[in-house]
Amino acid sequence: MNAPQLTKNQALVFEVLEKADGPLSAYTILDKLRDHGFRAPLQVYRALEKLLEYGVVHRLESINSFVVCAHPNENCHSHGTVAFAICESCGHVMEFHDHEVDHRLMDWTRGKKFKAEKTTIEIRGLCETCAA
Amino acid sequence: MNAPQLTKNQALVFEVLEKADGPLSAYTILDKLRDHGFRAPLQVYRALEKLLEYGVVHRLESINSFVVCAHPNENCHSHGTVAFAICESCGHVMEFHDHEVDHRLMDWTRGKKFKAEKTTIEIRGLCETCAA
DNA sequence: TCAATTGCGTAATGCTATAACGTGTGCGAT
DNA sequence: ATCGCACACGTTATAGCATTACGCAATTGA
Repeated sequence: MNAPQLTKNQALVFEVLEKADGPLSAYTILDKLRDHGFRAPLQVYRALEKLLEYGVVHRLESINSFVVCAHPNENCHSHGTVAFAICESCGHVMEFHDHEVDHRLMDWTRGKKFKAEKTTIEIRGLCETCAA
Repeated sequence: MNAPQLTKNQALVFEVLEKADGPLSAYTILDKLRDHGFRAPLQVYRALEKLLEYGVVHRLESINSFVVCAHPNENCHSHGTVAFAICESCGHVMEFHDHEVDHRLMDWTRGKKFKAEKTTIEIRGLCETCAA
């Protein structure tokens, strides 16, 4: 799924996330866009839904937040499962991919005949700076 | 962290989860315990907090639900990271552990000097039965 | 005895997400 | 051309998840 031209709302939401240098909740995004005419959560959620679909934004399940994909131009969906390390102190997020992990998880699902649709890997803790 | 004697509320919540054969949300648990005098979400959340701490219950971040640990008597916290496969059709959850995955993620965090506190691995999809 | 800890109960609130309705616009098929 | 469809959008209301703040009671241990 590649990203077509974004609509106005999608572009606004994306821009806010891009500038944020950290994950944002839908309601935080909403607040940042009130000046641009946003009035309801649904406007944000609808835009996010598409951005997630296009693979340019990721959702962090463990903190109910959203973050731009670390791979600006490539299609993130082709990298296999995305993993995140989330600093609980500064909020910074590192995105990475590990094919060996993917492979192990795929082996397991295959063994169980489980049809995986979406895999979440999120490590919460402290980044180097904050742990020091 | 091993589980001491559970308090009344903790035992009630645990029992409900144990009988459930699938993950339950905190509010579902609350509803099931109204007859036993539960009246507020906090009663459930407080019990869950302890049960999570004792390692006898897990939280599924991606579906905001809770499930009993698949290892009745051992201390789950000693198995390394827990992974879950969650069927989006029937709601059934399989818990598993993969040391190789743990190892790969630990390698990554060590390389980044990231101090991991809690790792979430959740695979959503369809179980063998539901996929057929 | 006093202070600290822990569990509990209640009320209120806050945060996250979706349902249900209707509007307008672009576009292809007839 | 116009009808039907898909899609984005706007608004209101509601559902679902989680925590804050307050106070009380029992337990423990200095």
